[in-house]
This record gives sequence, C-alpha cells and structure tokens, in this order.
Amino acid sequence: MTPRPDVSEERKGQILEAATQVFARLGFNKATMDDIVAESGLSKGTLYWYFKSKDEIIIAILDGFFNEELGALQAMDNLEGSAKEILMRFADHTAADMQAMMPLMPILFDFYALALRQMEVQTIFGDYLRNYLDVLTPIIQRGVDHGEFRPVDAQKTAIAMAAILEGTILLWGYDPKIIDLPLHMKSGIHLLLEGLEI
Amino acid sequence: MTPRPDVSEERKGQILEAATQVFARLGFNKATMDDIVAESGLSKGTLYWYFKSKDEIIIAILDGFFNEELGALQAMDNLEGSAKEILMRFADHTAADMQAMMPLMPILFDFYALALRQMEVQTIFGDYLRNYLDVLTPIIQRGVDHGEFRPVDAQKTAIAMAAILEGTILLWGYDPKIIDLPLHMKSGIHLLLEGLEI
DNA sequence: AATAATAGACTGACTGGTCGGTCTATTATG
DNA sequence: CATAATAGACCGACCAGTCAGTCTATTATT
Repeated sequence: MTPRPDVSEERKGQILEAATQVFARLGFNKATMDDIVAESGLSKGTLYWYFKSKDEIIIAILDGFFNEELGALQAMDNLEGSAKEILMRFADHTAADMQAMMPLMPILFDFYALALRQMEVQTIFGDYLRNYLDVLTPIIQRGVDHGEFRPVDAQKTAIAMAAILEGTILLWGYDPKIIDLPLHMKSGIHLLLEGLEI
Repeated sequence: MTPRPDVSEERKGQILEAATQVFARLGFNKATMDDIVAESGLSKGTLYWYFKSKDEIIIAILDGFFNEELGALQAMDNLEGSAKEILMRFADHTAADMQAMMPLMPILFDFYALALRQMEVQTIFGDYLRNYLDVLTPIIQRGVDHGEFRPVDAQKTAIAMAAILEGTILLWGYDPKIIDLPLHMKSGIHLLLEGLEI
C-alpha cells in the first residue's frame, strides 16, 4: 500500500517553515514560490505536490498560528484564583509569548490586511475573536458578581482588554523603539484591571 | 512658459482620490495602475506625468492620511476642562470620525503591513505615534498632578489609550459584526479613564 | 534471492499571462 | 510656434502554476 515511508507530514512542515521565514522577510506579495523553493531546499514540483497554490500555503500558516493561540486560551478555563489574578496572569503570559513571536509579526500584519478582503481569512479571525471573548467575558462577569469589580459591562470590558493586547502589537509596529511590546502589554492590562477594582 | 492653465493640483487630487478607491477595493498589490487609470478617467501617460511610480502614489496617500490626523491632534492642545473631560471628548471625537473612515480601513491595514518593511512608511508611523503621545501624556500627567487621577505613569497610560483606540480598529477588522467601532472605542476609553479616578 | 511491478515522491524547464513603466504621437493654449 | 499636457500602444521582466518524465523504497512473484 505504501511502497515508501510516508513523509508527507514532514514535508508539509518543512514547506510551511520555509514559507514562514520567507514571508516574514519579504511579505506575502514580494515573496515568490521560487524563494520558498530555495529556502526549503525542495523543488517547485514538490511544493505543488503538497499545496495546490500559494494561497493554500498562506492559509495553512494562518491556521497554524490560531490553533496554537487557541490552545493557550483553552488552558485559561481551568485556572484558579480571583478574576483579577486570572486575568493578570493571562496578560503576563500573553506578553511573555510575544518575545518569541516578534520575528513573525510581519506575517501577522500581512494577515490583518488580508482579513478585510478574503472571506476565508476574515472567518478565521472572527472565530478567534469570538473564542477569545467567550473565555474572557465570563471571568470578568464573575468578578463583577462576586463584588470584586465595579459593575461594568463584562463583554465591553473583554473587548477593551483584547483591544489593549492587539493594539499594543500595532503600536509596536509603528515604532519598536518607543513601544516595549511585553512591558506595555502588561502595563496596559494592569491599568485597566486596577481601575475595575472597587 | 505656461501654455496651458496649471491644473496639476486638481489632477493630483483626482489621481489620489481614484487610487484611494481602487486600493481600498483591491489592496495595494492586486490593484494595477490600469485600474487607477480607469477609475480616474485619465490616461496612463497622465498618471506618470504627475507621479513617478505606484509607490509614490501610495506614499502620497499615506501622507494625506496622517496630515489630516495630525490636524485633529493639534486642535486638542487648546481644549479646556478637567483632564478626564478633555480625554473623553477626544475619544468621542475620534470615535465619531471612524464612521467616515470605515470605507478606507482596508488601506490602513495595508499600511500596517508596509510599515514593518518599508523604512519610509515606518518613519511616518513612528512620527505620528510620537506626536500622539506628546499630546496625550501631558494631559494625563496634569490629571495626576491635580489629584484628579491616581498616581499612574502618564506615558504608559497614554500608550494604553492609544492601544485601545488602535486595537479596537483591529478587532473591528477581525469581525465588523461583533465590534461596533465607534461604540467600543468609546466604551474602552471610558472604562480606562473611569478607572483612573481616585 | 533475484527480478519485476507499483506508486508515491520528486524534478526543473517551460508557458501563459500580468503589470509597472516607457515611448511616441497628438492636442490645447499662451 | 513652443511647450505643457494627454493619450494609449507597447515592452519586457517577472512569476504562479504545469507537465512529462525520473527516481526509489517497498512488495509481489518466481
């Protein structure tokens, strides 16, 4: 049935890793399939053996990104402590993750641009946002119900938190010299949360 | 010396307006010069008579965006009232402006992606951020000094405010059905500012 | 053990179309 | 007539995607 060991998962990983590097360096548009071929050490035919098109590679990378993020989100559900403690720890954790992700940020920005024009990309982003809010909102609501926070609108507060996290990334893109990505992510969330306490 | 009335300002405006429409619809990369030619009702020769390249058109549009924004910023310097009042009014004003800007958001997202790879674009964004913080930070500092706000770090707070504004735009890009751009901009800033009060 | 058959994996030259930019001819105006 | 302005045909570099063919690990057959 399989006259040769199945290397397709390995190859796909190899291609996606190479493509990620190239895209980070050049952007989706300037990067050519031949660049990815060179970076991967494979041939053009092999790239097209595993992925139907350049777009399919881009989407695969996006999926990978968000699946990782979702894992981190799910893990938050089981945390113990006061609402403020949980949210603070979440922010700190997110901020810490940024260090590793910084070299890949250019790709994220390319995705932002795509999101407004490609339904498929828009859908992935939308699903992620919904997940995000579904996790954060109940935690904030609990904080309100327990009298830990003043009586704010939990959903709007969750959106404000998300905006601070995402917005700090944007500002960092504006000028990495002014914005210290992990530091300002943390300080922003802390400011908001401290202001919620009664 | 001027065998014909000088229409160059009018033409440039005409070209930039057409280019803005096309870029918003298709993005910088998919949009072709011929698309802009068609949209403007002019000819390719005329486009290149007024702009040396596609990139020059893109940069001109970016300059236009930020010059408008800067004007709005400068106007804030002369406002009267408590720090909280000024900042609230600023947020409300910014939020209100969003309605008009929403059709052009795709272009903004394209600029985000460019900012990380084009020095010239990065510089413009960085200058804007610096201006932004230079206006907001003293207002917040005054609020702290007058005992209106708790003793927060004014710069970090200004960055958090900017992050909320920019981040809300991003989230809106994730899914316009979930995020009400003006509403959530306002509620985010209000949450933060109410939390600053002593 | 030797050989044949199989099919997944892989190659890279090639193609068809695209698009930024150029060039030359023409028009309108002082 | 001089020249700024306009038009649009044209060029050629570039690139996503194709395809006809090769290679090789494994299995089936003798």
